[in-house]
Amino acid sequence: MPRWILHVDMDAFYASVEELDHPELRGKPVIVAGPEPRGVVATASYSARKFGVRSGMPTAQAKRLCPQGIFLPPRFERYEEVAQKVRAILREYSPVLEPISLDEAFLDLTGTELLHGPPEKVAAEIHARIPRETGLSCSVGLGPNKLLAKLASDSAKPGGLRIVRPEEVQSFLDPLPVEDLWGVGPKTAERLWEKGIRTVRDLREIPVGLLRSWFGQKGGEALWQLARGIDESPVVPVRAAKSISNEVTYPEDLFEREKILAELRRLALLVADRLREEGFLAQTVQIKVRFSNFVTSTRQTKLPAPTDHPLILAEEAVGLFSRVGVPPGQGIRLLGVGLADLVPATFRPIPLFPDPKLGEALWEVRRKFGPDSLGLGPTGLK
DNA sequence: TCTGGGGTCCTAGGACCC
DNA sequence: TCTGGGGTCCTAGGACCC
Repeated sequence: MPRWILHVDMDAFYASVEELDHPELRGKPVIVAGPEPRGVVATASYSARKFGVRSGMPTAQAKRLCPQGIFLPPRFERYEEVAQKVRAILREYSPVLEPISLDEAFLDLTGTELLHGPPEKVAAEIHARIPRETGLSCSVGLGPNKLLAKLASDSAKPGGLRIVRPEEVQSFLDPLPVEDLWGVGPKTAERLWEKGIRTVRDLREIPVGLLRSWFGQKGGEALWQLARGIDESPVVPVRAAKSISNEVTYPEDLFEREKILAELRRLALLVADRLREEGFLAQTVQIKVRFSNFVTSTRQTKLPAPTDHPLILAEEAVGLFSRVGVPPGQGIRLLGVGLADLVPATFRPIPLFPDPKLGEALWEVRRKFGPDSLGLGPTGLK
């Protein structure tokens, strides 16, 4: 059955929300960015983009390009509020809404025609309502699948509406550069360019067998389908989290082992809090370590049973660090702790540790006598 | 110019088992 | 006496997305 998928992309979202809340900033080069020395730009207003400022660029570089820029720290709670307003508008037209981030969402309009009229009309209505009701500009794309809807809204930026009908798919795609395709990042683009493939039309001429030999079975197939605008992936309203993590880049590199371990404990307790708030247990603990030279190592371990016990998670994280070889002379610029293999806490397979003192005692014993002295078995303490 | 933070998915190699 | 083949699990790294 043919589908109609809509993609909404809020223009320069964080910067636009700042301009909405501070009207005196309107039209100025507003740049929402993390602090120097190691922060990067989250969003630059179109006025700032004229100076060459882009998302992901170091804040220090943005300041050199645009010294008169108005640099603001992000206020995610506020952006979340506005995002909820936009989502509420979208939900009026279909329950099948998939938020991609605060500023982007897919909406499946297939089969909503009897209720709301033709999808083309709905797209125009949404495109008009969002600025009217939120004060913010958005770009809207409508197409037969997510890939086309997304590319359509990209081509309409900023502030436009673009509809790609099934019969227009190939003529719409063909002139686009390959790096515009979803899943073609810098590395893949580079490899394609080396082979003389620059546009989707070029890519479409390559036999699938050759693509498979270059990019592997899955990668090759994916490129072959992308070039033809084929994308069967569904709009998924609620995605269960598969992992959660907290990581920090430090303003100055860390060198002292005690400081590093203390940070790992702190980060572990932060993710553990989120784990518990969201009602999950985790069975895998991961750490991430980035050295001064930007080389990154990860280590992970699978626990005998899922848990949300902060002390267990913290000590696992600390233990993993001993398996990381820090190259001589290298400091540490980033540390991260992640939790994966999440299961809902309602299926808690073992007795809870309700008493923090028990957690303390457990931790003490493990610290003194080693990780084998006392741990978690499938049915509790062992 | 030195490169955030939060995620997802894929690959490849080794261990282990039958 | 140097000899297999498949399946699954686990780990580390990498590409990619917003």
